[in-house]
Amino acid sequence: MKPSIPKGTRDFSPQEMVRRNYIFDTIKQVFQLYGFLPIETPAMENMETLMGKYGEEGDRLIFKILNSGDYLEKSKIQSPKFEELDYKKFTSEISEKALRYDLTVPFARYVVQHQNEITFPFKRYQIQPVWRADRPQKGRYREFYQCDADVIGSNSLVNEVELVQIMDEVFRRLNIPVIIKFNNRKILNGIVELAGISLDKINFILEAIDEFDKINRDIALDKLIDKGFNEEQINKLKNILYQLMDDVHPNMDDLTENVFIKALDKIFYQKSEIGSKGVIEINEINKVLKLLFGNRIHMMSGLISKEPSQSYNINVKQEDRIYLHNDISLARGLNYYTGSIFEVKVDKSRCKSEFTSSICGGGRYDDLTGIFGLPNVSGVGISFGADRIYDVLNELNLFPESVSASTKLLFVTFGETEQNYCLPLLAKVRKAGINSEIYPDAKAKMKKQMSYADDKKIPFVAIVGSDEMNNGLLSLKNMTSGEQTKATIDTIIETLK
RNA sequence: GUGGCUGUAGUUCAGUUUGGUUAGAGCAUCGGUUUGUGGUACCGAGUGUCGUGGGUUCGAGUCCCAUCAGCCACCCCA
Repeated sequence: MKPSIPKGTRDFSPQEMVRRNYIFDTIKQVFQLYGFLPIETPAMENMETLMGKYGEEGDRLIFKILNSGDYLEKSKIQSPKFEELDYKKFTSEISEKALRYDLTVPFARYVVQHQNEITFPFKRYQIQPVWRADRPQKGRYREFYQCDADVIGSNSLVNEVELVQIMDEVFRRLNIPVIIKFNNRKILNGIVELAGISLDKINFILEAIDEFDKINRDIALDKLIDKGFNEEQINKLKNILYQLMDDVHPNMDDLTENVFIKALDKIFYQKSEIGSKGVIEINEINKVLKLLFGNRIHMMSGLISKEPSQSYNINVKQEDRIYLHNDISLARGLNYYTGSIFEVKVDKSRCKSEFTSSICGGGRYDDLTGIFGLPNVSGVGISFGADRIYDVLNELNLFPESVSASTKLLFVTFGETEQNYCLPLLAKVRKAGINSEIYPDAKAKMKKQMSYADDKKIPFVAIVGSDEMNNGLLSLKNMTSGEQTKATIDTIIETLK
């Protein structure tokens, strides 16, 4: 049998794991810096916990786990003709568990289940794999890690601002230039409402908006006729959207006077309550961001990202800027989002990346716990895609050199006597906190031992033969420079510390 | 769920157009040059049901059909 692993899954070798841990550690440190504490939940959840939370598409992509035992025997479905079988019904008969699809829904379940032990607002982070039965492709895996931070039990928009800070901080530490986009579901709902379109058709509108940068916007919107929209609805949409695209420009001198936001406000004023509410929210977030970051903010706004314009203070160095985009076309995120929505993308204008998928996303969900029996608890969170971040860091060559070396010192010996002499010394080195090891096969040739050090990128080798044992001076070789000196074990410890 | 591309050694690929004896190369691995010195150099070695099944043919890695797997794009998403 030829060994292999399922499509869309990967093995991680030591070098990759060291690098992955660098990402996890960076994210974890920032989460903790902002007061989030870790939890973990099981890889599998009950089927009904997951089903119906991610939309129709999501349900299809959930990995189902087959019941153990003779499920045909246990199934209550009685001898239906094969053609008449409803696969959904049948699935629920033979499968009661599924692999988690994201970390947010299991978290909501956790919160409801442990509500009496939890102090609200509850800030948790969670770094675990999730599974999706999607067709794998570039940047898309069937098993991948999400790194989530959520605040539940607080309506304050300060949470949103803190999450923006976290996104900025994480990517700043990782040296990835990004644009943080945010929008509000209520604004989208408002636009749809004003056009007299029912909410469940919102996805068609968003698809059309998405096409604006590919094809003529008139054509994109006129195509909506085929989806069952009437001319009046389409004209209203055009009216609203074109106004937002053509008449406004961001004004960063005073974010609270953001012309784009004002235009939105005017559109919704006394016409759409939900839309107005969305504008108030996004404006409030902008205001607090302005308070925190001042003229470091480089704000873009509009339907599709326009030229950055002079909307930032030229005295602020590029690396200090935080690139934000009030992107009204942003609708990403799962079905359960009700307010703010976030998405982070690599800023291709500041690096040569080919990566177009989002590397972080999130939003506010007002009633996810309600489904599990705890209503009126609002939560907001973000999720970093560790695997995609890995791909970006790899592509841009941004992994620090030091993360690939872990062992600092290797003892090379010529036989059992030397090995026995070294073992206590090795223990001493380790006690000093220096990662070190000894080549286990005492009779191995020197070349073999040296190659081992070389392969593992171990920077120092202590060579011990009879000379060294006699006078207590070990030969310490610097593997990078090739230099070799004689030193006592204590001096070596001091050098490597 | 829809569409496109690709399956040959551990790995990356050549060979397929135009069927012809024993299927090649780089890298990696292992051994040696060198029994106290790695990363360089030189020498040597091993490895393949040519994805699988069937068909055409005197003859198939090569042509035809089916099937499986992988990659990429759409949809959607981290």
